[in-house]
Amino acid sequence: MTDYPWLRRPAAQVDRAARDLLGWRIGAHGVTVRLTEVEAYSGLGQDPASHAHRGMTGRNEVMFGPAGTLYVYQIYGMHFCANVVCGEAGVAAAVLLRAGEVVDGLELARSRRTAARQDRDLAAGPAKLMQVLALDRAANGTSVVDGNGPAVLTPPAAEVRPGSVTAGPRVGVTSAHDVPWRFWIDGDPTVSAYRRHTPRVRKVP
DNA sequence: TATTCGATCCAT
DNA sequence: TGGATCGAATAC
Repeated sequence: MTDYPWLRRPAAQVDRAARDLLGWRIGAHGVTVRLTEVEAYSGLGQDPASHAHRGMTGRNEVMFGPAGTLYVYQIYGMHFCANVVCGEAGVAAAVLLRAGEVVDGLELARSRRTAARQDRDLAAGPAKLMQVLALDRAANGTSVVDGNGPAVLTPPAAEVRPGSVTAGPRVGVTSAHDVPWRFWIDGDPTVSAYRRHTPRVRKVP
């Protein structure tokens, strides 16, 4: 029986759940990735960067479901990103899976990410991670803990020491730059590059 | 119904 | 630094 410490965290501790997830391995469609970078999002009305900040919509519905569910959304019309839902059902809280190291199915991963120059780039970003695992919108709402979904989470092979984890601002968010809810394994080469959100120019009539 | 723009990635 | 590309969210 697998123990899932992050599964038991209340929504108010979604940042702790995010740290708990570092080092865990997510496997899907023949490829396994060790998580090296994650971001926490809260929907308690105090996190304007969260998709659930303004309440439930058709897109973010599964964020309000039980912990251990995947929340998959499409972005820029061509990419998919995945969150692991955390906290009590009825309260939106989730952890975005930002980056990882391919630890199994390397050849398959390379064939799915031909743009990657080095193996460390295979899953060095939330959409790259999804591409390597061959996951898309069909995975939305499925569980990573009940064994019935396309993706499965398994515990770390080696313990991630708290001292080896660093926190910083979340990537690309349009607000709440000051909230240090991005967590990564210090010095890991697969951690994605930090990009501050650049506001888009608007036409003036 | 119309318009806006994004929790990104890649080539330039 | 800009373009791809499309649907959810929001404005009208």
